[in-house]
Amino acid sequence: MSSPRPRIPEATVARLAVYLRVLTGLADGGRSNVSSGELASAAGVNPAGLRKDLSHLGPCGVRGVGYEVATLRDRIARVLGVERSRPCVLVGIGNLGTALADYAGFGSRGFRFVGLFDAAPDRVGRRIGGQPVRPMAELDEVVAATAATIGVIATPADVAQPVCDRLTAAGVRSILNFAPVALNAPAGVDVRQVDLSVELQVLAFLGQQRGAAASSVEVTA
Amino acid sequence: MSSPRPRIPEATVARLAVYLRVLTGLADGGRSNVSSGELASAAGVNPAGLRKDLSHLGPCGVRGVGYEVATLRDRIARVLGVERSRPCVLVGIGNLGTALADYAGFGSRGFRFVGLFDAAPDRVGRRIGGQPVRPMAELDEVVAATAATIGVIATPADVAQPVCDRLTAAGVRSILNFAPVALNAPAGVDVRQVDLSVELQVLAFLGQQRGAAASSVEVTA
DNA sequence: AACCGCTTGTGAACGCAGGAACAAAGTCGC
DNA sequence: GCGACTTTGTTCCTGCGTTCACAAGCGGTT
Repeated sequence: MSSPRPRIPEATVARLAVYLRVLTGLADGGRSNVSSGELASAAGVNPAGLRKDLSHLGPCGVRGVGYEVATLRDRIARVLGVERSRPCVLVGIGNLGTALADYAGFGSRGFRFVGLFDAAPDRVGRRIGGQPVRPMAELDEVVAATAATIGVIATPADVAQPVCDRLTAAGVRSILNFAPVALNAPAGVDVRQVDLSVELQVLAFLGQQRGAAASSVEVTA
Repeated sequence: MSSPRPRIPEATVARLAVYLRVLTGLADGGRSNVSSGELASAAGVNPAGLRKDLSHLGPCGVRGVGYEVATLRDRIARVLGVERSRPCVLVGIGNLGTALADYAGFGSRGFRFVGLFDAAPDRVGRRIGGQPVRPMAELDEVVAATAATIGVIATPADVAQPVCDRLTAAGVRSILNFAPVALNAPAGVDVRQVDLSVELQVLAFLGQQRGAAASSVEVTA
């Protein structure tokens, strides 16, 4: 293969996902060209940084003109590996799990849930977004049949680790964990952690710091 | 004031929130002491980094022994500004908003929702977690009455910006945004963005990269 | 009372991300 | 056809975050 694969930094990958979303919106709106400045503004980043991010994909713009929306969108989608829809399984169909299963943003961005699982018998059989909630016993079978490589955990914290073990045993290679615990996964399995309350706590800290700074100004004044 | 306030890095603040969660769990389990190694393992970080994070709070451990769980927990809570419960308002009571309003993790970590708002008339009046969904018209009144400084946006993307404007106009100073758009907020207002599908796309990229690496090994082998 | 082992706290080096400035390149106008 | 303008791609640099490694300090033991 001639693919250079120049090791794209993870921070850049996360931003590429944002650019992809903006570009998709622009394409749907009929736009065909866009400049780095406009794209950066819509994505909330610095124009120079955006160009540096895109430079990891090789030259994909035209100097003096900008970027072609559809071309850039497709290129980013291919780099991110979402040019084809990827099958995912979701474990834990509580409030959050239901919201995730119903979230249209996943489907429009290259992900589809091919299996919803829960351990509670009274949740099994309910239909969410046109799909039935299945018992955990069917997990291996579904993962094998659909070749799903991504698993999402939206269970309570105390069962997240066993669920992680079952997912990896079934063949899942990437896990997105919403439970507030650090997961232990075998080597070769990527785990990403999303803790909703951590973000709130960072906000609380920034807000308190701002308040303290204001009052210290009063004191020093 | 004698508080030095040595400018804690934001990355450290985010990890402090994780340490706080782990410490709360340890305290509930009856543990009184913990070492940096054990704490780091439970939080999924490097022990040296954890000690450096804690060093921003001043000396709070005992050499040769470790950290006292309850003391450290209280100190981190005070630094983060969550030693008292903070009032928050939530706008957008769809699937995700309902999940957030019901999420017990917020309440146990120093946040309480004092107002749930939605623009859709058929959602107004429903009760979620013991609270009624209110019409947007009551937003200013509730923010003023409760002195809420934190707002959470869980609306569709196309109304997130106007909702942000209304929140800031009502006096909210910190915003947690789940809608997939970059918000424009006035100076002095902190905005944090959580895009659930970005995390999935990073996973997809890592998975694809791993697959490509494996096949290139085949080729070179 | 002195020693030894364990753990914290800190200092230094490394690597990475972010921002600004500059050169290359293509287009539009004349 | 030529020049000027616009915008990309790149390079340098500064600052931050992370990691490793060591010195300092405390408890337990003899």
